[in-house]
Amino acid sequence: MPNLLKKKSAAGKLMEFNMVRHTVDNMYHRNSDQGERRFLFQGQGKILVALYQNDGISQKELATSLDLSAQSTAEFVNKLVNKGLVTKEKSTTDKRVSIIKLTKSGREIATKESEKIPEFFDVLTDEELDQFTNILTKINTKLYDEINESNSSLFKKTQKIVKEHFRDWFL
Amino acid sequence: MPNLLKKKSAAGKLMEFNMVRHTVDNMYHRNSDQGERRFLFQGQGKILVALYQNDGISQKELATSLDLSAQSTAEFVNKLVNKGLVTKEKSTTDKRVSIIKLTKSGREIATKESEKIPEFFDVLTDEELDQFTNILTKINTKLYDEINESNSSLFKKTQKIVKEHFRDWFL
DNA sequence: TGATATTAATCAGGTCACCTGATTAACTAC
DNA sequence: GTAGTTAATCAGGTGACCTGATTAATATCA
Repeated sequence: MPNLLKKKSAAGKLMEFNMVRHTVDNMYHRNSDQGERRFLFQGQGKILVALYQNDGISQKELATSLDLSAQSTAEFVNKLVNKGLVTKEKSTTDKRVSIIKLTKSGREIATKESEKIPEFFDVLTDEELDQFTNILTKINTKLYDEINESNSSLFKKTQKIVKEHFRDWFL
Repeated sequence: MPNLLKKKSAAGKLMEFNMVRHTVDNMYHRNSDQGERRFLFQGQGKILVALYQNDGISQKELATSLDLSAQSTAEFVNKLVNKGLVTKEKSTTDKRVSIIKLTKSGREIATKESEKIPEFFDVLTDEELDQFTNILTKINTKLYDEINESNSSLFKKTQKIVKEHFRDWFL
């Protein structure tokens, strides 16, 4: 068990990081209407990035793999259709299902968003980047354990989506 | 400028961390109705924690220091009043202003929430905790610079709130 | 085969964190 | 004392979610 004070400093720094980053996100969010960093993990962005990794799947599959309700998924998909970023068409083999595909501009946005590397990493040295990566690997493992203990099917979904989502990032 | 691949790994790990943590948060959020980790940075929780550091201030001061609109602030405060966590009373010296105070149970919740250290730090060694703290210090500095460049009054507010918020964490 | 599930999607309606715009009541300044 | 400010409120809106009820299409089994 690590030193409590060190733990406290680290926890404080992480909270501070979250707060400050949140502030920066909102700044971008308010000043322009592009460039949101939480984009990838929520709502419409989540859908777009999932399609970027796996295009032309059904709305149901989207919902399942993103652990969203069917209704929320429908809502986000419809918003994206209205924005011209995805298309929705009925499957011919099973008329209940809708197949969702990225349009060209949807793909462009997804590409841009999912390849963004935050600038703040520029202030770190190679050694620090390695340390950071190692530390987060350990923390993430712990978090996966937590998920697995409380809900193993959610655990599997999370692993799957992370695997797909990040396959270009860790090589 | 650090190595691009290392930067990419670090960025990927951070994204993964955010996703997984988000998943864990939602898990807690759905299974019980306590114990949300984002609590401290959003909505009603933000208000509570701000009051914990600085009780009995006006609604306007709350809004300013948290960089929230007056309307949002009013909304959160009213919700907290309904839950019995804060009180709102008209100032006697200036009848326009409302003074907001924590109730006993509001203070209890704020205390509990703002002293929480995430369990996942237990998997790190003392050395790793130091590394993590150092790295985040550098990153945070960079983020502050970004804020400062684009909006220096927001920068000041952010620094102030961080200072108050975290005065017990970094000693 | 036809009645009975089950499934994919939708509609209606709700919560929470925000926001902008318009309005009111109280205070300040000239 | 009339003309600004200011603190707060009301009304209404968005985005990310959710639950419950309903519909239409497919699957299943007697």
